[in-house]
Amino acid sequence: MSRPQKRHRSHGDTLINTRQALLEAVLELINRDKSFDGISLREVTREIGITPGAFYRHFPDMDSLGLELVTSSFSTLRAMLITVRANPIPEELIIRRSVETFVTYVRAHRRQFQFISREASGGVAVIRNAINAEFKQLEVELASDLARLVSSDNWSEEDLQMLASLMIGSMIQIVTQQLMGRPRGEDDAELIKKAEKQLRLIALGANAWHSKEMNNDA
Amino acid sequence: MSRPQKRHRSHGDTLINTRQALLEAVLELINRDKSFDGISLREVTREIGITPGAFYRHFPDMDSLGLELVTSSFSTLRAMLITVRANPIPEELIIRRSVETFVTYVRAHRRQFQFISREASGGVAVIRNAINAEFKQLEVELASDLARLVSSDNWSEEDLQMLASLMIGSMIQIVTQQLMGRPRGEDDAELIKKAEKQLRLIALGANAWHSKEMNNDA
DNA sequence: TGTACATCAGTGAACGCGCGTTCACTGATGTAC
DNA sequence: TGTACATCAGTGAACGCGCGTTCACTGATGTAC
Repeated sequence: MSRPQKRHRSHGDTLINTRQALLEAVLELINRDKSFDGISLREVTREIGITPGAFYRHFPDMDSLGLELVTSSFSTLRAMLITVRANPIPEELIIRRSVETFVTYVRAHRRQFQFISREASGGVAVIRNAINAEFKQLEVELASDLARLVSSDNWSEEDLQMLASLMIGSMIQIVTQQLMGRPRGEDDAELIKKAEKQLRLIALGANAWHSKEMNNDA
Repeated sequence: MSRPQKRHRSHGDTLINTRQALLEAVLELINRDKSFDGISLREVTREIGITPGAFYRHFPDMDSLGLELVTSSFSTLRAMLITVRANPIPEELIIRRSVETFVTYVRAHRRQFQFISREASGGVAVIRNAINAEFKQLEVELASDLARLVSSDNWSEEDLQMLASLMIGSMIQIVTQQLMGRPRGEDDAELIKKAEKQLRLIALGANAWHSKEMNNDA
């Protein structure tokens, strides 16, 4: 029986980063079917083996930790989108390549995306709002990308936003489905196929849209 | 100072239905920015002024109460959809009428829908799964409705499901946005317009779909 | 190279509080006669 | 109409437990000389 090892560490210790461990502990607990609202500070510290009080050396409260998770999750996602936009793709393959990249990203950052999906409509207002602001921003960026792809003089700013919102919304929906319920008998490959089909159908709709001058008849 | 009134009530008392009050108390707490996961049994009983122990006269635990909320919320929604289908509408107005009915329903049952939106990806697996099974069922029903509207020999079963899923998914997305974040400067009227536009764009896409024989090339 | 000191992440004990669950009880109402 | 009894929703006290937060402390590391 060895004496229980004291874990005192000093500033400058980078081998084990407690702050990072706290963030990841929350993702782990989310992954084990908790909502952020239902995770206690003590659970988080227990998860990484420090005393509850030590939490306050890193964050003033749980909400701050949550907000940092939002920021870091979206910055990873943004990094991916920049990569996608960087190397131009033949038009025909845009949808397929985008969906593939997206799915690959989600797989690699599964727990971050689980957090985002769950808390986008979760019970903690400050986090929910932060997530939705990030999504809104993604839509704005996609809309300006789309302006270059469609015959843009037929599209109003508003309609481009609507289109971007529809595209991103559909993808969120599918990813959420992939991460959460895991409906019987529906595996990843089927979801990818479904995502591609939905985007292709939307693209067809977008092609027909401008020619009908439907922008202002509502 | 009157003596605090005892609240003992007997069987057969229907003037105040405690069971119903418990269900509504949870919706009220959800409306006040809690997730189901973060609502305590004591909070619920406190909300309607009974002692904690009395809860067990009505439900064995919180999860059972939650599952009943899922069932009752969706049965209200189903009732609405049956009404929509009952009186046939000129094809041109299908989308507008449907969106209007939908929005009216959501306004009238705001808190039920808030519960569904939040817990569809929430932290309580048994409730999350129940909700997603209900959504899946709605998609199946819509798909069979759509089969009658589209030139159906060009549509595979799978693609009809995909289309139904896209339509319902978009509407969920928009309603969730309406109920949750309430993004700056975006009011109900704008969301209705957006919902209509998205459905019309999807309808345009659906029209173009069959003619391109895209069903099986993925 | 050695020593004195500053820094600060983590400890461990303590606090008051709200939690879920149990249980013997009360008392209003419904029912049988 | 009156009485005895059954039913059962709600009471209130109790239990052990995990919670968030505080605080004086420890001890490993970094820095100045």
